[in-house]
Amino acid sequence: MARKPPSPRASPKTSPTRASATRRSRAAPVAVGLSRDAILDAALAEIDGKGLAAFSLRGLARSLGVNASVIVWHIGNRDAVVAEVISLVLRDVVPPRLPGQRWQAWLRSLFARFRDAVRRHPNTAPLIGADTVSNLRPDLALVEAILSVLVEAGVPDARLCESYNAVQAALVGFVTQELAQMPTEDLPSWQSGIQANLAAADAARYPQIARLLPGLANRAFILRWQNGATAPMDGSFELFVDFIVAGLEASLPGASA
Amino acid sequence: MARKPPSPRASPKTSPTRASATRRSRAAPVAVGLSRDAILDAALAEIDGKGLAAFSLRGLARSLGVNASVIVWHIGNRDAVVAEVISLVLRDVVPPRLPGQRWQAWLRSLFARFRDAVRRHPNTAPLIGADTVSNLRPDLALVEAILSVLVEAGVPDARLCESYNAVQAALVGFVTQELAQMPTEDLPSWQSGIQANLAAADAARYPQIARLLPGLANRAFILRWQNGATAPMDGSFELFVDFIVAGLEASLPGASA
DNA sequence: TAACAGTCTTGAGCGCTGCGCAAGAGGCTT
DNA sequence: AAGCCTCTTGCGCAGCGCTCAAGACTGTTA
Repeated sequence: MARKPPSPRASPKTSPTRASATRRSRAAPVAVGLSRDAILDAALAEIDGKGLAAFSLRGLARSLGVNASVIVWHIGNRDAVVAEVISLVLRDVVPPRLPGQRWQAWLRSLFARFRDAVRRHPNTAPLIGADTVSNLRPDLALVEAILSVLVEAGVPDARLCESYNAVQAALVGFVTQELAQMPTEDLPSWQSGIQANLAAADAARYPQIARLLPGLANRAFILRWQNGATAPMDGSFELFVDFIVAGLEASLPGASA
Repeated sequence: MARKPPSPRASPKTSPTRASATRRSRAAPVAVGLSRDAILDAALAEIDGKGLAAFSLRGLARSLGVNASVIVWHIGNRDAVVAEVISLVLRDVVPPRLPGQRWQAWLRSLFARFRDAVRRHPNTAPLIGADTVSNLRPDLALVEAILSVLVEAGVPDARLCESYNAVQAALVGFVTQELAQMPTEDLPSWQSGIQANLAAADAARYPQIARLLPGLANRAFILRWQNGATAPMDGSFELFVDFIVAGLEASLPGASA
């Protein structure tokens, strides 16, 4: 029954030759000197490179020149690896609160930073959006930041939970959609199929689609054949954030409506 | 090289005894008389019952008392099965346009119906939110309906694409989040871990969380240990839809702001 | 110095998966 | 009677996550 390694503490990480073990961390691994962080970095690299579906513990071990069991020993489950990877991706998404910055500006910067972070590793998007597993070690700092900015904006306590949820859903929702996974196989044929289907759309049944097709093709959510990794939807994102901010403002007690 | 069966056309579906083959559909299967629709219904039932991760072609075949290859023959890939299942889930989400109904009311009913549809099969939520695969046979009717209602609302053509994308992202985003998958194993220990972590949150670092905890616990997005299937977030959803509608209204040319 | 306990790594192996391929059973057309 | 088409079975491959027993090497203790 191998005991788990010290979770938060990192191991040597240096080269296979024995490293002067800092602290009383039980020092130099036998052969490879693998560290938790090195594994997670490699895992993220693998996911970035091969996609989530093709990511496997064995493949990761192969890329590290190591037996697969060592990953399990260091980190745990495949799910655990993935969870750690996404908490790596989302590190430092919470922007600092600049002095004199209005709450709207801070919210906008949060949205932007979150989107940027995920766009840097688009293949992790489905995890972030669709798995609560991402809450393995929940990021209370993010929650606190959103809450306090909402309080400052004037959202009454009675509606704080709902407002927070709306902001959070918006934060994650758009990016998840924008970076939704394309089919892994037959990609070119799938893409041309979409385009053909679109070009052949019945102008009588779908007049607006037909009329606006040039402006919508590969730019609108069901009418596209590339995801946000290669065809970003910057304008739509900005408008979406505008909607959320406007909605928040309109919901404040002082609002006219 | 088995040819694919006639894709859009359904097979007998009746009992194993030969069915009077309507049309010139090549009639009565040899042994089981399996039909495309029966397979998809069973697939949805399996996903509903066992979750997405535990869903397998072999398991589905087992539940149908059939060899796994027959599923591949009838429908195709595992991905194809899943794609068909979600188009089954999302059948009829587009509400009819009632006479005299304002565009805001129609939009709200679309949001509500979409959420209801997914809530009926919460395990499919991650697919709908995170995979463009759902666009296997894209639902142009939904697109057209949203577009036309936006046109009617007065959104100028130049901003139609962005507005549509914002609506679509909101439509799918919230529900995906609300119904995000919980970890498949260790669920009780994970749940109690969350609660413990929450109860032990540092009130100095996270004053708002500490102050509002009773109202947020298991109700707010990162602070919950059940998903929307068992702990629905009705109020938050309504507010979220309010935000989107308010944002749309504020973005119209005639708006004061 | 010798024995031990702890840390990290390897390898074999179990049961599962998606999927392709060859074979067949039975009805329909010719 | 021959042949084709539709549907189904079974087998087998390669890969997966994960467990378990064993080893190599370390630092600590006797």
